[in-house]
Amino acid sequence: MENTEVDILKERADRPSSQRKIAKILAAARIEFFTSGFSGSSIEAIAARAEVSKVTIYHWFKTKENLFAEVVKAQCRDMSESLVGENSKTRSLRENLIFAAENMLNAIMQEDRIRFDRIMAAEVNRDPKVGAYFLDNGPRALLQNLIDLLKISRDKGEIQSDNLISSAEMFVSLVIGRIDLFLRYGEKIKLTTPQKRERAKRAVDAWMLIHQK
Amino acid sequence: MENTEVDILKERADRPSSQRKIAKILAAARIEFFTSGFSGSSIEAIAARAEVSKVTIYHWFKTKENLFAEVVKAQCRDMSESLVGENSKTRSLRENLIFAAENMLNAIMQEDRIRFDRIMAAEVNRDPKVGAYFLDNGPRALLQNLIDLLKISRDKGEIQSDNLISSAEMFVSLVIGRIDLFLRYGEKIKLTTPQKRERAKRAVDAWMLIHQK
DNA sequence: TTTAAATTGAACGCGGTCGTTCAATTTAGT
DNA sequence: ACTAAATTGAACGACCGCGTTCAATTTAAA
Repeated sequence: MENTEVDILKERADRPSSQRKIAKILAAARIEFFTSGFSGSSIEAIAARAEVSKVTIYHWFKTKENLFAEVVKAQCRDMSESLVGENSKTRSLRENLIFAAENMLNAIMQEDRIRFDRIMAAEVNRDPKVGAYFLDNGPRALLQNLIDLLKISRDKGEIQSDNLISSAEMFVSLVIGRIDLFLRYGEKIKLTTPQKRERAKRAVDAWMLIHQK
Repeated sequence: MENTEVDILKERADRPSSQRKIAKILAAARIEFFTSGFSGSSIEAIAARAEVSKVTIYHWFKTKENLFAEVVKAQCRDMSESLVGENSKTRSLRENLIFAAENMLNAIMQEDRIRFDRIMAAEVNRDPKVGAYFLDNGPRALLQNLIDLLKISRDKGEIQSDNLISSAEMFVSLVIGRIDLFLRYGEKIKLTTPQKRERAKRAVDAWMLIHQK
């Protein structure tokens, strides 16, 4: 997951038609890879879905592994929005936590995200770097955002915590619970917006009970 | 995951040599499947690892999918020990919860289990039944055991909970946290026995704080 | 010992996949 | 219009994998 080789290629692809095709390839590859996995997907199927010649794929992405890595990178980019929120200073901690909790619930219940979770872990055996890349840009980033948020409140004396890392992890755990597990294994869980809010509040209440002074 | 076709075949395999070979095939298949996934594994590689002819595999297991299903069934059987404990009545709730928490931590940190988690979800797309089968025999069974345990304490008035399902889920979430996620994506987390005990106690304390009367 | 089941290696058919080559065509920037 | 890059289809080579067939051998139950 290191290099920027393909990005360089993409820069050279001034032509809009090329950029359009590259985008279509990446979109098609995302669907194929996140449905059938790496070895279960074929370049020809991706080419067909992208309505593009197989040679074109090999032109822009040298190899299947490279294409896969680019898809992962793109997906990680899409997922890396802050779930905690920016304007956190104007709101109370409780409001901020509920906001973050609802965001997290929305994020993990997206079909795209579920399919991503299904496939990615399986590829760790083939290439551990994709696992580390995802962890850094996904869960670890979220945890850090939360820690930053909690630190402010602790310094203000609003909450009690001798271990912000553990506190942040507890929060995420209480919010998500086992939902992601069941989703990953095919359980059809659907929460309406009020249900998500209810769950978010329940998690925040529990967490604040643990961390009250 | 329904049938018992192969089990019937296994019963017919009176000969110890056959049983030994079937066991070796299953063991080899487990390693291959849980390392390279379904489509990434080849029957020939499994045969080689099991030191068995390819024809023998096709003799006992009609197809690759069938073999995979048998491996999953066997793994689920191995994982289905009660983590909560049987002699729960002689101990306090707190002791029981700590015991369960340590068991859970030990379980999810086994290499076998991690590899299983890496691969299984990816196969849900190919065959949703394996996902449902695992959920029923794994997480759902554990949750039910916990609920039974909690119900006793609630009826005795030791704890407060208006939703035992949610309470049990919270407990599991607090214990496991994000450990399984990081393990699945290749992070090398090692906890010594005291560290596990420390984490278990921390989770139980938090949970009991939420559920005190 | 008789006999039926189990096991083996080798080969086969069939289909699929990765990645390449090449000549021909289309595209778009200058 | 010129030109260089992009795209395409078709074919290819090399390999792999599933599942089958078959004749020959080993095993072990009765």
